Amino acid sequence: MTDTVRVRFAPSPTGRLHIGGARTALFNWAYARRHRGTFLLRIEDTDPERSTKEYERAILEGLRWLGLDWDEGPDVGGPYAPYHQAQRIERHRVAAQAMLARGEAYRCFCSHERLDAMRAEQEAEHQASAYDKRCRSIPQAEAERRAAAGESFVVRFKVPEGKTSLVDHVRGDVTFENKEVDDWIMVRSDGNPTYNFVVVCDDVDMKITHVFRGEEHLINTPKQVLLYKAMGAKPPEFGHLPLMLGTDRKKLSKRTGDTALQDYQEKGYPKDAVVNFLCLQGWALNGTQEIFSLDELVKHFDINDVSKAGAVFDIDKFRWLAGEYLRKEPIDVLVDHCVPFAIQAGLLRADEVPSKRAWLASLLAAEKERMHVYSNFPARIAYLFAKDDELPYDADAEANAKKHAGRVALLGDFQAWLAPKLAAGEPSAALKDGMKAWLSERKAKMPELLQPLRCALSGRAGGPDCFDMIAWLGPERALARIEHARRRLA
RNA sequence: GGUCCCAUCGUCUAGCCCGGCCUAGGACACCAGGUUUUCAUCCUGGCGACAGGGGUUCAAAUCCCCUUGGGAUCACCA
Repeated sequence: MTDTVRVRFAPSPTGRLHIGGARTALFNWAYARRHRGTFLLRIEDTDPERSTKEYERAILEGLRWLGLDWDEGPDVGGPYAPYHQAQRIERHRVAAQAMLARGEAYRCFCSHERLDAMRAEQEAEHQASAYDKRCRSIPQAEAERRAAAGESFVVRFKVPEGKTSLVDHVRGDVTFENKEVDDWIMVRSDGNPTYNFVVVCDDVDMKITHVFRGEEHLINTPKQVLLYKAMGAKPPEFGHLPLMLGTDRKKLSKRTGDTALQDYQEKGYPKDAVVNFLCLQGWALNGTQEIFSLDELVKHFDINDVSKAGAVFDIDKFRWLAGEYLRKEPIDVLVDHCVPFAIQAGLLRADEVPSKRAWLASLLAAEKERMHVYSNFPARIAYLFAKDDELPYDADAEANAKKHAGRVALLGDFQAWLAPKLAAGEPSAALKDGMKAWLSERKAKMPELLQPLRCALSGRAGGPDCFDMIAWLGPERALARIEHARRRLA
């Protein structure tokens, strides 16, 4: 056949999609698209205890959310179906039998007790724990007899002499001494094959040409390369991606932050920001352009340019990037993205959204400057929903207001000036101009009025333009808040 | 501890493969100014790194070696 690129992402549905897994998927996908190859998805559900359909569905949804699509997979099918590993188990059994028959593997009857004792001893002597190969010497006929008699056994891979090298596109080629590679278990005593075995069987069957995965798999790779050879198959090329690290510089874990893609989705990170950020962890477009699209990734992605060193998950940069993307969204789209969070916070009911859409758009147009993620929205606008006489005043807002000695009188005069204009429906821009003229007539500076006013309207030290807030509140509530402030700021 | 991997600003990185253009570039964060009614956005500036030591070379962040430091992994889990 041809040497068309075929890459895969093979998640295990035993939990939510890890953010590092999402990046692995992204890089595999980008590589396939860049080389006009095939990207496929395979579900590694061979652990029936922990695998669930719910996780599987969530993982697929997560990938779709990011904008990744696959040419072959569990839901779309393909020429190498099935794409659920558990459904391929017969093939694995056949392959294991063939290996046994060819003498590339052997039955091991050692008990857990013996293995545990051996491990303990090796550990005490500061050696790597590895099987001592005792059962290698059992003649095949005897092994078959004992197996037939019902004796429990596992199938181990017979690691040959020599050394094993692999082509790694991110690290440069890596070599291992075979004597350091354990005679690992291919098939468990219950007859089920193990990961290192099935992953190779399936990759061979699915004609995978390149395997890009996390660095934690690097040490497994010689086992797999040796297996390819024993099966008479050509090993794929590899690329072991740098780990994503927590602030403790260890493999990203829940201890130092959110690890699931879904966590960021639920927190309202724009998905394009997530993709962009994931790209930046271990790869760079050109070293100067930080913000770029999936298209640009595909256009420029090169596995050889992926960094070797682990990348600390930089949440500050992620937040910044999220804000950049959020601000670029068309306002209608932004409303759709933010409204669910306002509903969830109890600020709005879903049924009143259509009638308030223009109002919400106006809020967002002003507030987006202060937001990074969609979930910031409710906290930004909560003051609008407070009772006018119970609006909480932040300490710094109140302090700013109270810096001005004439605040109560000025607020009163302003209220009297404002009320008729509001009643007449004067637009915000005109009110603002009028206010400036009014203030200069009385030889008052803007902050003298606006700081107390801001506190009166929002209870906060910072925020949008005061006249925007008046418009959002409406004449009645705005004036009520000023009225209350004259008492509360006295 | 064995094996394997890694090492440029606090963080993400460009440069390294194909030594000179590097008085090491960009971004986030931080600090200082400017803009703003305030906050934010935005603009300007600042701080800030080639882990250490040996080589090779006219010349090393770039090549080689050692040391140190960090990480991954050592399951009948994937």
